[in-house]
Amino acid sequence: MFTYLYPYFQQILNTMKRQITIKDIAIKLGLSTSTVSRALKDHPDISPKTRTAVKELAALLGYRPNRIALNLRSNSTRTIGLIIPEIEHYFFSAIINGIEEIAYKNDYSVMVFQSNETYRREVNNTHAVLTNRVDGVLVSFSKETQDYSHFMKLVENEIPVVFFDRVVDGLPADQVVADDYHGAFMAVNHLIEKGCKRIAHFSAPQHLLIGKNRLSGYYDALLKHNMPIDANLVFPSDTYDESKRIALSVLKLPNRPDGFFAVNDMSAIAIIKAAKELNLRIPEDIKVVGFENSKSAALCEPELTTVDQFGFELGREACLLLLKRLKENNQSNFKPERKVIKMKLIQRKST
Amino acid sequence: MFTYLYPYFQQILNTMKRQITIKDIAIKLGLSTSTVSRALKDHPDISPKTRTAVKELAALLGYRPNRIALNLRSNSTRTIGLIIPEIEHYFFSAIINGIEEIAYKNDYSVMVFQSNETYRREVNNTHAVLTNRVDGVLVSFSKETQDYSHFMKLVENEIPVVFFDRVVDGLPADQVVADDYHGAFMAVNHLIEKGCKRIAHFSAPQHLLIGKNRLSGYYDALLKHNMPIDANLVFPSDTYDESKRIALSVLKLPNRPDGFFAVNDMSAIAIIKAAKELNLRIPEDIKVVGFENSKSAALCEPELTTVDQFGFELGREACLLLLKRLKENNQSNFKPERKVIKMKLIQRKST
DNA sequence: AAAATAACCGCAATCGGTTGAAATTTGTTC
DNA sequence: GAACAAATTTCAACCGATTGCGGTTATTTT
Repeated sequence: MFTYLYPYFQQILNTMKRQITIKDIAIKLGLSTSTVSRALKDHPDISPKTRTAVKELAALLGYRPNRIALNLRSNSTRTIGLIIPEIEHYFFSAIINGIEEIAYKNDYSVMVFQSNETYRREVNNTHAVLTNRVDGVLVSFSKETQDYSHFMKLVENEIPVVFFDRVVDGLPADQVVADDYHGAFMAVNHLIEKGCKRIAHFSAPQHLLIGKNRLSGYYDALLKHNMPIDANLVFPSDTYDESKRIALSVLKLPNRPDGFFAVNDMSAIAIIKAAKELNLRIPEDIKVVGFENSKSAALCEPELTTVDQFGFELGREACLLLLKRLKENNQSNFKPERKVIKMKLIQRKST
Repeated sequence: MFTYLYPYFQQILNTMKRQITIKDIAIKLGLSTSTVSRALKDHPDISPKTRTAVKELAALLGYRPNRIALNLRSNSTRTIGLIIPEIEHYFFSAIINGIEEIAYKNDYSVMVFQSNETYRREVNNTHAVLTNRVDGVLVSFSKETQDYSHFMKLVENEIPVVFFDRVVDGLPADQVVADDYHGAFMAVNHLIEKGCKRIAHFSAPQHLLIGKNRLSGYYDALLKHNMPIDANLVFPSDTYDESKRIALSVLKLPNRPDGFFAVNDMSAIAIIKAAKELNLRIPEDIKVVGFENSKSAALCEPELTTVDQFGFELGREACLLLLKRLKENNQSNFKPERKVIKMKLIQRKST
């Protein structure tokens, strides 16, 4: 069944050496560990002769410093913790990509913890990052989270926290957010300019800022064009199934909306699917705008007009901000910072 | 701009205490650190009185053991490293989800490293997991990787490795793979039963087993039905853009294929898009089967028939296998294990 | 009352590396 | 060749916890 690229791997496994340490080098050269340590980092006290001797032997033996020992001494791990609702969402995986990119370039490692959109697990995740002694934490709340004391524990333990995308005001931590208000405004404004007279909004939970801000953008775009505001046209729904169900009933109403602004692409696509089932034409009968610019948005039929959230950029910026905090150490007069990522309307066939 | 949920957070920040240690407790109670340590873990030597005293103070002060110190002493980190091509692919994010699930349940943490499909970065990732002293590593190769010595370094350092999805035979490590051969066979068999006479295959790189096995499945399904094999109908292409380009040219040929089996959903959807641009009807004129069962597969038009790879399951199994290896320690007579994940044909409108 | 036995607790080494201060070797000068 | 300075190297403490072993009480046995 197996044909071995490394035929004698059993031999390899038998000769496995434990990781060699600075002590091994010291003994072999008849030096002290301190000398070896200093030699390896070009300390001026060490004579060139011993320095090269140490370095050569280290290279020969394949020495690599034990990061754990360094961690213990320096009380830092060069690791950042990431607490995120669900990895499988395109938006979040794009964010992770951006985070990992920056972390990699700065020689940090990323530990990933999923909350699965539950408060309980999110609390456990904060414990996990604490016991793992990460240097800093990046967080996007779960939908359930309405109490934030578990994050305060991180702050109290001197662990810098940067919240991204799903944030609330009032926590002593930095934020990186998309310009949800403006994105929503652009989306709805676009629908109006395309001739929509009655625009519905499928919204995110209102205890999250992203929910509030997108709703505000929706309202303000209507106001700008002197259009009536109808609270009955706002439906809290941000999943595919829920949105499809709602869309199917809403589209059967006599005065059905002719425009839809959905809080994410999955909801928008659900609306499109529902419309098609009811034999409504898109964009002739109804127009739809999504929010995210996921891969599916470009693939669905008709292609979805949407607002690009630049998840990759958002992840990058969040990580950069965290690294900046890790470099400074005057937490004494900390002022939280907020970084806003600009968004862009991607116009396609659904409007 | 900010309104504070925790209005006096400046005060909180100023009173930040460094993580309290076992020593703090020992001093406060006039005990030695060893006694405190033993008390905390219910060692029989310690009297109930001091034990409860220690535990109460520990709880009061919010003591949590310093994992780094434990790591140093135990020479293990309860961390597993994950080296993966690209997080943004739905299949891989589903796998991470499965891995994290199992790791979480077993109190392990996951460090994620992306190779971005490059050999160079993958080598760097192996260095990163080494310096981070993870207990074990889960790997899916980059497309570029054809030399595997960097992984041998992990094995030599006594770090168990489990390869998943993208594997090669002959490495002294476990494997968890999808049943690519059978999945491909099912897909092509399905196309034939639906009446296709000339079936093209968009394939993965042939140095990866997934590429080879899916191609074999394709061939064997044709053979089973006594259909001719035409090497010109196999196109190495596993990205959206490349597949669209190829599909556009192939579909213009006089003897164009009437069935397509693509190595992943993105390629399959590209073929559908190309067909539509050329005003070909699906499934009447051509039929398409994908491989992955991503979210987009259910959303595209017509909905894509595809083979579900069960990424979540695959991630779970890979992680379980690694944890099993971590528990045993008789690497002396190590025999690599291979776990195969069954796949399932998901029949939809594209065939 | 002396000795044996529990019951409790502390000392010190350890994990692998860093670093200030002390000690040793080497070189220079008179 | 002694005295002193400079160059090199070692000592020992430290980071935070664990643990074998030895030590100190209190309790029981003879």
